[in-house]
Amino acid sequence: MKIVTWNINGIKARLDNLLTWLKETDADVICLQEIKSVDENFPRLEIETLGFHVETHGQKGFNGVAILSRTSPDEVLRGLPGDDEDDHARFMEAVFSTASGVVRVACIYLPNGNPIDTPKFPYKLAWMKRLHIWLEGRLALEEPIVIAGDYNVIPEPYDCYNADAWLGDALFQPETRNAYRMLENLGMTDAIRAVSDAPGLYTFWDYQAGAWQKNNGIRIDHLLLSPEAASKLVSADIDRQVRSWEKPSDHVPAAAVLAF
DNA sequence: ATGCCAAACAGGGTTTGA
Repeated sequence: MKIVTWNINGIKARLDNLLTWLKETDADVICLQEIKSVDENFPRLEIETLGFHVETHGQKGFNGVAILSRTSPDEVLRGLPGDDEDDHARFMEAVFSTASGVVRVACIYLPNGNPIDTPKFPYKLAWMKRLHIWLEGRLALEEPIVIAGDYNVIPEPYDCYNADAWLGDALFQPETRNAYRMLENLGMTDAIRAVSDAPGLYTFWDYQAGAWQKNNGIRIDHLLLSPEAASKLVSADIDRQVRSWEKPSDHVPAAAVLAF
């Protein structure tokens, strides 16, 4: 089973790219972020025609997540628990049955958190704490779990082209990196880092200042695997060539293959 | 250091993003 995360930066603007990519891919589950669409306007028919089941959790204008899958999920849940005041559409989870048991896939769009001297940064850290608490509860089920998404976290200095440029940024703050490490400390495995410790494994390049041409990227889209999922990890990779397409998202797909 | 780029909403300029 191949599970992919991809921040598409607008489903309406990216539909042609997504359909082209879906026609070529062997992915089984695709977690999308920043669909920037309400559920009613999501182009589900075009995607269903290609053989995918579609589940969305959108809102007007920004944020929004979706899970596309070859098979229908047994269960879908929307929204990250822990704050009834939080109306951002940033989290959904789906449970799939396979021949060798269930797998739970969470699709997350973790808050950016910039600038750090505004309420956006504490919102990010609080969201990460809520994710941590949610995960503790799910881990008790001892299921294979994959948390796939745009984490807006640069885990380590070699996950960016120039670490000095990210000092003071919410994506690279010590508190941010620590919260990510705390998820790993619960027993989660970063799928990309489980297969390679190479530098330059980026998933995002800014639209500005020729970042793509200079390979001035960062690795912020991740797949964290519970122990039961990590034991089934076969491979993981980043589909970076998509960034060179016409009218691309600023993020590219990252994937993990599990032996289900 | 940041809005140089991009998308949404709306129908111009603001908000958001990383």
